[in-house]
Amino acid sequence: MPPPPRLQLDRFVPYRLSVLSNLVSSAIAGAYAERFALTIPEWRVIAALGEQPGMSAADVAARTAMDKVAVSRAVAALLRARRIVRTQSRHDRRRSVLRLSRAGATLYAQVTPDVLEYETALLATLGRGERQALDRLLAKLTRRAHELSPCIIARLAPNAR
Amino acid sequence: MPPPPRLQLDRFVPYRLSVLSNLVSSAIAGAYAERFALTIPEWRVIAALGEQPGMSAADVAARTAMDKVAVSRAVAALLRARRIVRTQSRHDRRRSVLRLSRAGATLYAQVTPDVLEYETALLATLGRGERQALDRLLAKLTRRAHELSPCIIARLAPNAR
DNA sequence: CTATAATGGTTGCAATTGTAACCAATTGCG
DNA sequence: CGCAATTGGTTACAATTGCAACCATTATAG
Repeated sequence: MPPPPRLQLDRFVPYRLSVLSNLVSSAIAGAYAERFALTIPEWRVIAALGEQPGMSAADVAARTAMDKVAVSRAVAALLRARRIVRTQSRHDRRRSVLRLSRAGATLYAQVTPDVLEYETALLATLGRGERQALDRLLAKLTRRAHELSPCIIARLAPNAR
Repeated sequence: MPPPPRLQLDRFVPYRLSVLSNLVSSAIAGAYAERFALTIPEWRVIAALGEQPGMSAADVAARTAMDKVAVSRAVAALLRARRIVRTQSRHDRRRSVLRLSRAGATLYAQVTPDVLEYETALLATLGRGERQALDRLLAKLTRRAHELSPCIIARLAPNAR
């Protein structure tokens, strides 16, 4: 019997990705959570609508890779706080049409520079070539992960409904 | 007044990292969650102890970047399931000494090949140079994120206790 | 030596989250 | 048309999680 393949956490890419992503996300959350009483899902909705106003909740979910329940709850909280406004689509009365309110736009304008600044600081130690490599690697790996995830589930849990 | 800097989610590295990491983590969780009734924190503890037996709960927390409460709960569940065993340190009666049980070691040996295989598949589209670049970028960014996170908190919430 | 601080670990409680079920509106198809 | 299937969105409930407080043990300062 061959020796079992060895798993070393520090060299295991999924683990390293997770650590990095958590570090970065929590640092960024620090840039708005306390100051503006904004949760991570709420900020994601704000960011999506700031970039592209008029989307429905489903659009936001697709855009931000959030669960639709999470979007629904974040939207409810943002409506309560009057940070977004909601109207109904003319053509499909199920679809909502979401936009930042005046207050929401102000918030967006206040938070955006900080998170961009964080990104700049994070990437500051990388050279031009490294940044390009990072961009390319993120794109490739994300595409690959999308291709792979259904396969894994199918192979390992063939009887899942 | 200069135009506000624009935030585009698809080009925003922290956001892309988060999406990628979530995709990868949930794909991997699929490799053991259902088959072995193992949660993500439990698997992390198993992986840490499989790699380096005899660590205390605090060691595991440091090693896996998990919260100590999460480790405590995962350890409790694993003890209940007899997948690990716990003894006490001779020199410091607070510290536990954790090891995989026979069953835990078997589990580890069953899951490890699958997660390694997933990693291999994920990286399969990358060339040799790209893999080196990825390794280097993960290391650099993680180090940088560690440096940065206290600063951000200090700067943006100077009155945090 | 003693008081205080720090560390390892657990528990209680509240907040967050995920899953599934659900309602309403729309689409597709016989 | 009319009925099943789909889509947008919300809600209920359970499971997970995070925070703070806590106990026991060990280290440190005076």
